[in-house]
Parts: sequence; C-alpha cells; structure tokens
Amino acid sequence: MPFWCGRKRIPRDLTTFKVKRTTDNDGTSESLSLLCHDKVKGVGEPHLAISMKEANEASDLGARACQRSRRVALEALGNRRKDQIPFRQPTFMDVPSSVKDKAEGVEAELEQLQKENAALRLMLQVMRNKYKMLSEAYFRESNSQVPTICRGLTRFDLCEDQHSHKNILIPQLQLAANSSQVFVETDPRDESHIVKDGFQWRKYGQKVTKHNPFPRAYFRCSMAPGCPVKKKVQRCMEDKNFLMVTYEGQHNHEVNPSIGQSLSSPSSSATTSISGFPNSVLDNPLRSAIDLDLNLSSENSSGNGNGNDDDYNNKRSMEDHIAASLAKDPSFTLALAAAVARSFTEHPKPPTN
DNA sequence: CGGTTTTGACCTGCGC
DNA sequence: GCGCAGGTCAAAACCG
Repeated sequence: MPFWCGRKRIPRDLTTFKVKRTTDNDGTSESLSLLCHDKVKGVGEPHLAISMKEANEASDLGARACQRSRRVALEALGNRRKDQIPFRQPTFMDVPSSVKDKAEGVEAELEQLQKENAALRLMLQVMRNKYKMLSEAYFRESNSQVPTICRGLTRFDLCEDQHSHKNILIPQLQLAANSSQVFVETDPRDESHIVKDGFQWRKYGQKVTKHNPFPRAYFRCSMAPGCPVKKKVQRCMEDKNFLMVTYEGQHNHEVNPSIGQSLSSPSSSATTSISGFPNSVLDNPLRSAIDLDLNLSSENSSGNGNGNDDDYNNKRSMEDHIAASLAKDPSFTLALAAAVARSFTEHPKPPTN
C-alpha cells in the first residue's frame, strides 16, 4: 500500500525517514524535505520536498486539528506570517478530550451493536436452516402439496455441498435407460451451469430453447478419454432455485471423490441415497441445530429478490407459520441458545477495518 | 502451450 | 421440400 503525502508518493521500500525544514533566501517561505534512509538512494539523501502550503494540504485526517493548533500559534505569535508557523503533524493528542470521550463511547456502542448483529444473523441462519428442513419434510410427507417441480419424481437425495456446506435437494427422475434427471438447488443469481457431481465436464455447446428463457448448456465428461457420458444443464423455469441436470450414458471410469459427490448415476456408490431425512436430524433437534450450517453468508438464501410476488408471499406465510412453531419448541430454543453462546466463544472476531 | 469456454454455423429429426 | 427446434461442431478467445 503506497503512502501518500500531499500529491507526492513515498516509496514503499523506505525503512525510515526524517523531515527537514528549510527557509528560502528571502525568508518568506519554508519547505519540508523528506530525508530517506533508503537502500537505493542512500542514507539521508533528500527524496522529495514540499512547500508549507502543500504540507498544510497533505493530510485530510488531521486537517482540522492542524488548523486549530495553527490558530493558537498565530494568536501567540501576533502578526508573524502564517508561513512562518512551523508545521507539525497532527496526533491523537490534538483532539479535545470531550471529543475523545464521545468517540470512545461511539466505538463501544458500535462494538456492542456488532455483537448483537452477529448474534441476530446467527439466529436468522439457524432459523432459516430449520425452516428449510421442516418445509422439505412437509412437502415430502404431504402428497397434495408437492410443488410442481417435484411431481412425478421417484426419490430424493439429500447431499451437502463440500464447499458451501449447503444442503441441496436432489429429486431424481428416471428417464430412459442410461439416462437420469436430477434437480440441484443453487443460487438463482448464479448464471454458471456448474454442478459438483464428482466428474469433470467439458462444455461443448449452449442453446436457448423454445419454452425456457434460460440457456441450456451441453457438457461431455472429460475425466477419461472416450467416456460417452453427456449432460445437459438448464435452470428450471418453474423454480429458478433449481438446475435441471440430465445425464445420458454410463461412465467408463471411477468418480474422483475430491471433486464432489456423484449425483449422476443412481447406482453410484458415492451418491448419498436417502429416501427422506436422517432420523438423527429429525429426532434430535439439539444435534441438528448444532450440526447446521453456521456460515453467516447471506448469499445462500434461496432468495426472494428474483421471485414473483405470489411465490414470495406464499413463502413468507409459510415461513411465519414455521417460525411461530419453532418459537414454541423448547428443544429448538435450547439449541439456538447453545449455538448463540458458542458463537461468542468460538466465532472469530470480525475484522475491524 | 494446452485445456476450456464461447458462440455462430451446421447438422439432424420431426411435423406439416 | 420446408421450417423449426434441438443437438453438435469447430474456430477463436480465454485462461492458468
């Protein structure tokens, strides 16, 4: 980070420097010289010089304190020229004590608000995850309320993205032989067609189809030469939160576990095949809350900014209902309290820049 | 420099 | 045969 003084830049490789004040021949103006202790230019060699006027303009940070000190000096020195008043870099000591007290009070208040904000964000995240699990369980068990996207699907796979730790709901639809279709929940703002499914893919085409405004991307498996598997990825028109992925063919190689979990092949051993939700999650709210994604990122919200008003209102009403139910759940409250308490002892303090 | 992505052109299948 | 839509090719661009 370069250091700027007035309009002159001080090189970053300087180790130390001194400021020398000089007066010109007629004594009407003074200037400041920067003597650099520089490996390149040598010790004490003048590196730059600025006039008093420039010096006075140099620092916005201390400008007001400087002016105050210069005013005091002018009063003390009577009718001497302004330019003859020595320049002094402002320090924290120049700030009046009343202002310092006020600043410290504001800082303490800010710190308190940051803590409260972090706790509230954590509570919101836990609530959101709890809501998501319950709403998914609700949809699963209520045939009459299955969303359009899930009609005709045969099973659900619940996987966890290894990078975002975001749970993704993967209903699988059996198509023709050697072909399967999965739905992967992603951020609707994400325009990429990246699906971490354990294989490497090479994109070979993209097409806008007639009945879907979102482009369809075509991929070939590039993990092994001659692998015949292809996949098509297109955002679902009915629900922008889901990517519709269609796989065709059988891989002629093994999955690379470092890339992600396999979603493509129903028979793949790497697929987390769960017809529903793990008992440990549903039966033990305390554990589930502790195991929840505590990432405070707001990016993974399934989002209401892009949806239409009906979707948003429906989701809000359901969210309100579930939130009210959760508030009555003593085990959830206990889990939430434990998570919040833990956040204060384990969560790293946010940077204070 | 090699692998990947982009994108317009081309190919293919289907309905009329 | 023609038009349309989906799928694929391949050259250029991009990127690490």
